[in-house]
Amino acid sequence: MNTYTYNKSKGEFFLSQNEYVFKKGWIATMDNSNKKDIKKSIVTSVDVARHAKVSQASVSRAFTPDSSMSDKMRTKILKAAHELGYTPNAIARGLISQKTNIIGVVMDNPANPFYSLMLGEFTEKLKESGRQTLLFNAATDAELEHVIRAISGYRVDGIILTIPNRISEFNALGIPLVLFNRRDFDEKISAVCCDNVQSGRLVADYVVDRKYKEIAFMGGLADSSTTIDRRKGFADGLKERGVGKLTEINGDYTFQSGYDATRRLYEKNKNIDAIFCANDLMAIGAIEYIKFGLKKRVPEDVSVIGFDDITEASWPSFDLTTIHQPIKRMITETIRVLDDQIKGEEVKPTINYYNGELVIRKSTK
Amino acid sequence: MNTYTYNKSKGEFFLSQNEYVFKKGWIATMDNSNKKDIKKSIVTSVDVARHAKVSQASVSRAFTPDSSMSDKMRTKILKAAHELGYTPNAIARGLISQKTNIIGVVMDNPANPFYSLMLGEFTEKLKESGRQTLLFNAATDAELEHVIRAISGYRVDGIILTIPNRISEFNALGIPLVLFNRRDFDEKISAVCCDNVQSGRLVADYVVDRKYKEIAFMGGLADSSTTIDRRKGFADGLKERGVGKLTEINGDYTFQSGYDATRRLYEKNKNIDAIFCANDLMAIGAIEYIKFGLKKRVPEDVSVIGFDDITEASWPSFDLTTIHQPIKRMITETIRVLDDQIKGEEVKPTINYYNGELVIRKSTK
DNA sequence: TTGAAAGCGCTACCAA
DNA sequence: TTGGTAGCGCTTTCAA
Repeated sequence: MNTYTYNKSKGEFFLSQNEYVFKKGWIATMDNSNKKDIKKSIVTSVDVARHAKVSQASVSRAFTPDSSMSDKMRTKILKAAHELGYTPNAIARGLISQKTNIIGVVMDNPANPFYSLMLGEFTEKLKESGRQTLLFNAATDAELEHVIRAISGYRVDGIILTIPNRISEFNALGIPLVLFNRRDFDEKISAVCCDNVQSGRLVADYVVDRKYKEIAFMGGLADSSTTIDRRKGFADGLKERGVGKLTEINGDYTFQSGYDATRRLYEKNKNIDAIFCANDLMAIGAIEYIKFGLKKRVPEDVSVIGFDDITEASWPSFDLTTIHQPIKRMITETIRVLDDQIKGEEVKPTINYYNGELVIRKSTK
Repeated sequence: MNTYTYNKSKGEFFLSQNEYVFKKGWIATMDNSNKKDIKKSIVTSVDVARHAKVSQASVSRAFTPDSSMSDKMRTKILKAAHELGYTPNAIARGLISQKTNIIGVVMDNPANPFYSLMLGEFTEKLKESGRQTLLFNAATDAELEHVIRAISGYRVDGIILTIPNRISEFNALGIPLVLFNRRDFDEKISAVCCDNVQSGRLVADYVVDRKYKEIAFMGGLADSSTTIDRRKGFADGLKERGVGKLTEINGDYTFQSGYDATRRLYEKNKNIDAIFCANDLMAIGAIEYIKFGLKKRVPEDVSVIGFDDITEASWPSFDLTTIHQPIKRMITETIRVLDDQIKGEEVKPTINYYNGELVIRKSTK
């Protein structure tokens, strides 16, 4: 069943797949599969093989779906594995098969509810195909440097990027890569995102229909594709409908920045009666400043529109009119695109746009 | 520098650490380190060794901190590695060194802001010591079954659990384990959590001082340690101060459950004028129902107190009086306790309690 | 200080 | 269908 090698210098015998060392006298007991001999706390496939009296290769096969082996054999092995509490070592498996079943997810702001929702959904969805999420946070450039090395070191099967910086460096890793809720300006990298231009236009039409007089746009980080595209759709849409004037201000996608930017916005123009914010968190910040800082009413005095449709948007205190992103479909698509790349052939980069949908609530009149 | 083996059956030479196969005629070109020979897209330490004309073992050493080698050698190797774009394979490293530098984090509700904040902080903190976060979501028992197998398969160096179920099964894995914001009722497993009993008493004292008449407690999942302990501290504290009557209701820690539970609470007792909720999300749900469902005022008609001090708690619309958990210190401590276990010797399980702190805002009068 | 070689626990190939 | 065996890319002795 197994072959043994005699090591002269140590006066010991080795199992051919060298796991246990048997002093000469022990050989007789080996075929009894004496459990006392097994002292290692971590059970390997060799342990299971010995216990079930089969080859190690068969143990491996028993844990490989779709591998052909007799039912009797598989049953025997799984029983032995269960008795010893064996779980295949995914690290060793990853090394030999060049496939770790780990997907790296890179985020810059885990506190943003939109991204934490996304992260949960990704983890859930990846689990369905037996894969795990390795999480990386990176806000600063120095952190990104580190993340790039780390994610490459772990030989992840694919990367999902939700950050706007250094995208090309991630791409240079040669690892399957999809941008989520972002797009590469050169369109050289696959991306799945909401059609921000179309969504911006949707808001423009709505705002013009409602006959607001003084309109404002609050962007997030000025050079992020989401802000650029949402602004573009909004401004273009307004212009086409004959509205030329647009007051602009920028935040950084956080609640606090939305709150503060609203103050600055009203210093610029105190007659603003409608604000379109590049995300919900800033929109909620805006509502809070309008109510508690300016002591004005929403929507009677000012209408506020957000983007994302996070859970908090539907809380009664805000009841935020916003653009809903079809996040579940976007995530399914992201994983599909990633899997196409993982499967192999050179896939040409595509950007998949999903239409945003205007959800009208009570923050607009 | 390197030794070669001649394989008779194939008529080929092998490098001693068999990476490249050289047909007989190629040997002459090898010492020129002709880059054209290197066709593999993934660079290994053997590639770097050949490029720098050193042994593979030295390459490994060059990437091992604190290993002794000449500066000249290390410089040469790192330069070669840089030229080839080499990153050590963390999977192979993990296999041989039995240390993956991966910490598994298991959560049940990634949408809860308290846990997403926690996750971000953990990932950040672990990064400082060169470790990664492998994320697992598990709400149902079937999912937990899967998580236990997966987390064990990846041979994570340690596990941080934030879920209340099946704790002992995780412990049976024999992997360093710390509970965060939970405790094992048998106290057989190390845990780091807020002193929920003390915090509950803090709220009890506050509530009695403020002379509320009809007091309520809203728990989360009834058998979770957090709900049990927070309730105990609160109820005991009230009793000691001579308040015997306490109306109780349960949610499940979500916003919606807090909203709904408040309706049921007022069906039970329509004179409630103070509610202590087992977490902020339910407290915010309660405030929303009180304002928009009951059309009462907070805090004039009803005072609401939460637990966690999530970001949303300080938003002006809620301005929630709540118990602040020292989350950063708790996370640092969790990793320290985990590292003690990882370092080796049998550590006896300890539960580290951190005092909660009452943050008084405007949701109480 | 450096190099040779063993082997971590698996998968996959080949032979039986 | 089953078993033997060669590595995956590293770390870690041991020798030089």
